[in-house]
Amino acid sequence: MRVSRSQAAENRQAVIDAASRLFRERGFDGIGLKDLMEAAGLTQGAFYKQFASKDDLVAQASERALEGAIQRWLATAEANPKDPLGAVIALYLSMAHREERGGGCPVVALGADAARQGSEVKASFEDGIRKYLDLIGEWVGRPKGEDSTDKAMAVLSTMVGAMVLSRAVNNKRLSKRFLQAAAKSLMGSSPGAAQKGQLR
Amino acid sequence: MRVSRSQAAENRQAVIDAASRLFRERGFDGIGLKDLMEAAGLTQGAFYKQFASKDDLVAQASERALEGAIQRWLATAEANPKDPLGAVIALYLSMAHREERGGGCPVVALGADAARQGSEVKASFEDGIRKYLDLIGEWVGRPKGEDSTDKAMAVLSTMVGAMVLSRAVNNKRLSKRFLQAAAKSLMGSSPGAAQKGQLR
DNA sequence: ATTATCTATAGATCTATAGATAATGC
DNA sequence: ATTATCTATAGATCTATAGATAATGC
Repeated sequence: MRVSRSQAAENRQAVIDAASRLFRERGFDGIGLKDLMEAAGLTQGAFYKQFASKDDLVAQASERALEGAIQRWLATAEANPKDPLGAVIALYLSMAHREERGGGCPVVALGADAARQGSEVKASFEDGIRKYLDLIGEWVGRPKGEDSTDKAMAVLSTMVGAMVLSRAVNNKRLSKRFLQAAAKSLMGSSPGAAQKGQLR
Repeated sequence: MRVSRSQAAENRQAVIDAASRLFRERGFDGIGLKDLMEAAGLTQGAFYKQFASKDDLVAQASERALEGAIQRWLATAEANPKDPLGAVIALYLSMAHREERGGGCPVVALGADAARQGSEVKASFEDGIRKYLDLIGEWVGRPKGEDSTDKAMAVLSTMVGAMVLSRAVNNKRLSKRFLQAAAKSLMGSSPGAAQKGQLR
């Protein structure tokens, strides 16, 4: 029943990937190791040869989820060199993102859960959040008389909050309006944007 | 062992109050009925005469938590009639709020959890969120050329997101800076504010 | 010989229910 | 007579560990 080292490494990655998705869908406490391991094609018994504890997996899956999100931001930016921030904001504040909890922003899906965890998990989030800020900070350019990190923090806050709110309500129109209102308020933030006037 | 009707009603309220705090501290899945009932001074067996299920309590405790938050906003506004929005924002975007998860904003502590729940829980959140919006909408007055509900949505998004981010990181300075950056970006929003120039 | 995975299980905890008890409310 | 609460428990699930197995890697 033993597998090769590289197969074991692949299995390990599969567990982290499954966890990064399932934690976002159900919360850290919303899914057990048995279901997580089965989602990765293994049985529960194999878990502790790969991870020290569930908390260990929580930290690693958080890190993975943040990395994935940042990669998606980078890909979106590269595809839209004239207005990277506008493109990322449009992707982020979309109903598609609202519906896709398992593959969406980990700060929205797990930020409150992370606040209840130990410093290891928060370190994963802090790293990812700093990278978010660095990217936005680049994209907002040099706002006049403003610190670009402060500006980036305000922009990210609006994005995260709008998605949390959008997901917490039943009414689809209200959900959508939160995303649109946030997008509108962020319109001035990307210098590359062809100023489109009011969205309406 | 039976108690009077009014005592039973009080007990019921005590359970909802304890749950509204403990759910915010630990998440809906982070605390069991035994601990919840003990926090209210009862034993687990009494639970199902008062509530249909844990989900039922989750919905009612969410409603209670939102009501409490809105009451606090109203009290803050009354104490600061010249700039109610500025006062609420200052209270909300404070490190004290960051540290006080159990008594803080339920949207921050449980919004992501609510997104994973059924429509009853989301209805509690939607009601509370609409009340938040009504209050902010009044306080922002009539922003020029802008819809006041859209404006309120953007303001609330920034507040909620900043607190989620502030709580998800280890570094206190970073936490604080998120709150300050969000407050700064919202400075123009309250018409009653004595324009204080840059905070710096 | 080592070890990644499997099956099986320990011990704790979770939600929910059953039956006993004793005070309320008619 | 009704019923709010209590103790006790059923049955499921949770994290973590133990021991067997069979393929790897020296």
